[in-house]
Amino acid sequence: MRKVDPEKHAAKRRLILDAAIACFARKGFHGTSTAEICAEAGMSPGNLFHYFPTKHTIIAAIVEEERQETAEIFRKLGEAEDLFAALLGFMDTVLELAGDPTYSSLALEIAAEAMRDERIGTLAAANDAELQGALAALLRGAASRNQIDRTVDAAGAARWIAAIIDGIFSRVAVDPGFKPKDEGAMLRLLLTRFLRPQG
Amino acid sequence: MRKVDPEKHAAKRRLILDAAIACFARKGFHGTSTAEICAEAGMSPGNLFHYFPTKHTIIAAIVEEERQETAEIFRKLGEAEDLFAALLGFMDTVLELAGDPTYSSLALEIAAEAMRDERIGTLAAANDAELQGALAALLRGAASRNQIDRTVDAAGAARWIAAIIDGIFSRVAVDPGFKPKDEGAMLRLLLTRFLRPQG
DNA sequence: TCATTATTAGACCGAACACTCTAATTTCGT
DNA sequence: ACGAAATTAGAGTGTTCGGTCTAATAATGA
Repeated sequence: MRKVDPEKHAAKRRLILDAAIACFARKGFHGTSTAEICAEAGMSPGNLFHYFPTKHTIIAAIVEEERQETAEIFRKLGEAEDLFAALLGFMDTVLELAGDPTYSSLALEIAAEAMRDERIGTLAAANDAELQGALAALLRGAASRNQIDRTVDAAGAARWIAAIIDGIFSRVAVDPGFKPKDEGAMLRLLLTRFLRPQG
Repeated sequence: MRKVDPEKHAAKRRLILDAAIACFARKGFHGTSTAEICAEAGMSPGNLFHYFPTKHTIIAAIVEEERQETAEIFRKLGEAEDLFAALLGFMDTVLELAGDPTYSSLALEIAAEAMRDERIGTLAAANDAELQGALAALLRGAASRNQIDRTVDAAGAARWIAAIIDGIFSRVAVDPGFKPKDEGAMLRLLLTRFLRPQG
């Protein structure tokens, strides 16, 4: 009786996912063929479809992976002392991610696909809810320590910070002069003025 | 000798463009077939391709049309007395546009396509440059009248306002709880705190 | 070793794609 | 009314798509 080796199986899936991410970032979900993913991953279609039954499940797996990554980032953030500084730190990592065109492309692609495909839309909404929840918790903590303005609604502000994050990824696509690395100062100014306790 | 009637010609093009916009918003540029556009416009492929030689030219025409629309909005805005109020008014119309899912879909689709297709990327960058230029001019005017903080760099702030605009359209895709109509107050708060003269 | 199951390759499939072609019809200056 | 140009229809083109199938090979427990 042979059994599946879960480690090898997972490694193969990751290989396919990485290949797919590279292709999708270059050409979009509907612009890349499964054959291209096969070529990038160095395997035959028979092999690829052994690990993912349809192209859609590959896309869904990528969106799901995205969620785990942001959750991971927040896990490290919650323990900070100055929670407003933690927020600014998080936004710095967002700018760093935006510096990677693959990541920006993928973020935009997912948002666009969310409007077309309800299944992806649901996944993306779940990711976003998690992000907003984490941001709101951070803001509530900061407010209770008087690190930010207590009169601002945390959930509402979290929503707009999420909008700014989305906006950063769109910038990369549409504004060739936008260099994420150079924008940290202005972003901090914006957030500080928006959130700091009003004198 | 018969000549082309430019009015009829333009009307036919607009009919096709409107049909294409409806399809693209539903299924994306690469997800809709030319046959679908034909069906939506109620014409044969022979007819459609008489007016647009390729699918790509249809997409490009739509992006170009987008530019003219934003230019038109700004034309009405420049004459205002209170330029910061004019900016807030512009952002209200953005929220209004974001309430139309067709418009939001299209905006996201264009951004995503800009990362993939260099020709669309160039067009989108031109649109964005025009938007940022108009915003920066507005901000400079407001600064010179002390309606906003004079120490903030106009071009830099314009870039981040553009990011927020992009973010609004992404919100619609990814956050089912985001109702553009209800977000005016928080957006005004954000912009006011960011830009108003610091005491 | 051997039976069994996991894994792999790649030829292959029907459907759908963007677009072309030919021919018919409409339009309008004369 | 006539003829040339503009417009239209829709069947047809070669290609590419996502995905299947068959069969060969590799790995493992007994």
